[in-house]
Amino acid sequence: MKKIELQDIFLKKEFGLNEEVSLQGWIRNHRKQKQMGFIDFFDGTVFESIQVVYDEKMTNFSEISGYRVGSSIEVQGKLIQSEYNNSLEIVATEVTLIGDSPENFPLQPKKHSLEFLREIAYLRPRSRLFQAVFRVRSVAAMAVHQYFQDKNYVYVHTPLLTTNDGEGAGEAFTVSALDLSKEKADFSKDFFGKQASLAVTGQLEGEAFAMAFKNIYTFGPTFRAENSNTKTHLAEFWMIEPEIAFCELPELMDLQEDFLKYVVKMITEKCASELKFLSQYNQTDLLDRHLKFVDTQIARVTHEDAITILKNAPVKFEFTPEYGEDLAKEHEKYLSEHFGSAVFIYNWPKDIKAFYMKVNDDMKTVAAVDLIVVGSGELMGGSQREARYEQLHDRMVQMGIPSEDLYWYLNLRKFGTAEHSGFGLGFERLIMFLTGMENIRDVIPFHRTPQCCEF
RNA sequence: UCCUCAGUAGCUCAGUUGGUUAGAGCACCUGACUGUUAAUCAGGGGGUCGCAGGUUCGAGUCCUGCCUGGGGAGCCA
Repeated sequence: MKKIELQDIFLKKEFGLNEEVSLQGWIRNHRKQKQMGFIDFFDGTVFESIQVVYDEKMTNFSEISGYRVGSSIEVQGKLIQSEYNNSLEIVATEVTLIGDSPENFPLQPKKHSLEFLREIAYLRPRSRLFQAVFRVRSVAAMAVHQYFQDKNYVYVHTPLLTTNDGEGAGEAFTVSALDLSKEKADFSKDFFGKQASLAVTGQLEGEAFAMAFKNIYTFGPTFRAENSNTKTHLAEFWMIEPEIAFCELPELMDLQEDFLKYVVKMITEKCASELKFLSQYNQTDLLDRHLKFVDTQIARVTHEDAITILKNAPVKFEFTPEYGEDLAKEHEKYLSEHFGSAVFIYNWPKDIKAFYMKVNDDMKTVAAVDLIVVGSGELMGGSQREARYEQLHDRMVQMGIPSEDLYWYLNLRKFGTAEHSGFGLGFERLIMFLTGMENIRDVIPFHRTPQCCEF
């Protein structure tokens, strides 16, 4: 008898009715009766589970009745269309226990809180909710690569260890090979001869490659040591950072929009079962929301116009919106709801943005753009980069960025400079948007946040 | 980092102005049941009330400190 997986039945449809099959997987639920029993069986290869029916004619009937939720089993039997509920099920000829799961197995067939599931993060992928979330995550990652590979972008692996100081993106984790339990930190004697850290961005190196391949993207882990305790921040997260040469801000926004819609569309096509379940769980029609998103043009508004809208809003904000200042969370929320689900805000005041962004002709704003999305906050942040050597150097000096250490980054403006633009997309925030999950800790397998580095 | 709420059985939760032996549902064990699907019905076992102090004749309940988690804010993607 050939060993098969549930995907052979539900996805590939390679196995037809009345065929003998053998499957290995886990018990999600088990309902016992005197003369027969029903096992909800899943093997993780598709979202769907299948019901296994066994009866007292089997020699080990009483043992099977004792198999508990969470146990791994092997099932042999015939695939049938049930006359009782009109769905596929397996009438077992043999069920054997592979790995028992004792009575205190934490994941029971009932509703658990997300907080509890986080504490058993090594078991939660077996739940239907996290089967859906992590399948979507996997397909979304593939869609990201597919989009850029179809456009012949070069996938660049930027370093995770860096001695770049002040990349303009938040606090970094120091990395050391010194035995700090014995000696005081003297980084001149450290592995790299100076203080090194985990990368907070791959953008600067990405720009070097964009100046060679024209279109590139990165997709990898990023680390920030900020003491942020929110639903949208992680200390370790995955980021996608495309960088495009000979590209200015409006064209960048076109790319961002096209890219995002491509990924969303792909999920609606490849993750129907998962979206259906997630819609039920999160009480939002995700499929409908996503299809509307794909069909609607994302609004574009300057920071100045956004402030005007906020000032005229019939709402009392805790923080008064001001020209030249950053937006508070309540402002972002209002704007994203005002414009539908998402909105590009561009031309930001230069004083609140990073050193590498191109200063506009008004000398007050930079060619930066943030995409604000309901629930996920700032989903993408991008900008046209400062391509002029003198202007970039002056900005670095003004903002206290060590230009000597970043000489190579400056030199990119010396040797065949070109206008270029890029953006960063927080992958977990994208997964939140796709799945409707409200806490970023629930869309990454094992989350790292302040005071939490479990598993 | 600040503000705020919470922590009671494996899980979800109740526990009155401080007062006898801390309860329920699910899970588990025993039994009943010919198609269940969060199966149902009867019975049973299961507790360091987050941790450490304190107040009191008496603390799950009140006070202090700490730990952990949630929500909000800030920082950011």
